[in-house]
Amino acid sequence: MPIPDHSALLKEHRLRSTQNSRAVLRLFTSAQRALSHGELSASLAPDVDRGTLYRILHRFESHGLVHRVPDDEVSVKFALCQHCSPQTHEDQHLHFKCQVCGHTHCLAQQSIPEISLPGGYQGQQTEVLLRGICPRCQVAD
Amino acid sequence: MPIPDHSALLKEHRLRSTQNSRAVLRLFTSAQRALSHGELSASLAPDVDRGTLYRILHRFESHGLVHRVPDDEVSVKFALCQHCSPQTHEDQHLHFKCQVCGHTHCLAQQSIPEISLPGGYQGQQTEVLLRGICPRCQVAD
DNA sequence: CTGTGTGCAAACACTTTGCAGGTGT
DNA sequence: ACACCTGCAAAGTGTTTGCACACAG
Repeated sequence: MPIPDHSALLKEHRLRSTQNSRAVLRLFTSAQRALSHGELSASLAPDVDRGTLYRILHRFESHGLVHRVPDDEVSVKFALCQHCSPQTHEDQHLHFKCQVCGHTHCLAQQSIPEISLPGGYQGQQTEVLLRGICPRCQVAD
Repeated sequence: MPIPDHSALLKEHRLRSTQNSRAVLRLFTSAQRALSHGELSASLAPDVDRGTLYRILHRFESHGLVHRVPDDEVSVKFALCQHCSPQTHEDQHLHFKCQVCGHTHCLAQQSIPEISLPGGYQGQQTEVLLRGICPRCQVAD
């Protein structure tokens, strides 16, 4: 994969290319996993204000650059959208959360199965969260 | 379904049957959906202390009476375990979150599909969150 | 009686927001 | 120039915890 042009990616999504937004985007592309506000903030502090970081994340989300990943912990996580253009927002997500290291990865390759719903329920989007142990943490056993 | 004997259910799970714990359990069984601390607290206030309610939820969770439901909002939700005994904790969950009313329901009838993981990943549990519109909110359209 | 559960209150963590000033286009 | 973005700081909301007392078994 070529080194992503963060500035161009931001512009594609109708976002301004600022020092902060590029820094946040850089963390997402290098981490390749879902990150919480706290994780991002720890990497960026004290350069980026907490409140500003929340606004950046919301902005990224509303412009289709990242999506929100439900988490069973206190805070929510965000992950870079992989197959979403600003126009066609991919709505099927598959995530793997390692019970050892706590990291959540997007598994873009796996396909999401069809699930039949009871009468009356109208499905729009399927989100799958697999829990288990990631390759790195199995080695550590 | 017979009226659940909350007191007995608590004892099965090695929990004491107190006024508070019965009240919380009553809310879960009557709501039949995932509830957040805030929702429970609103129904119980000012009878049950906030901190106590958090402890009750954690106690219920660790004793296999409720499970934690990942949510994409600020706070976490909890739902009554349906097919879990204190011994055999059922680890497959399917949830439906309505985008209109925001309620999350457990769909116990639907089966969880098998998902093949990339090499190195060891799966332990699958959680599925379907988003869409629930029967009640479709009628309201 | 003994261990568990509770209320109160303080502390901590997470998130949102108003405003004045700075920056990208 | 203008709209957008940022830092600061305050406030709002969610969560945890210590302690003394109350209650269930």
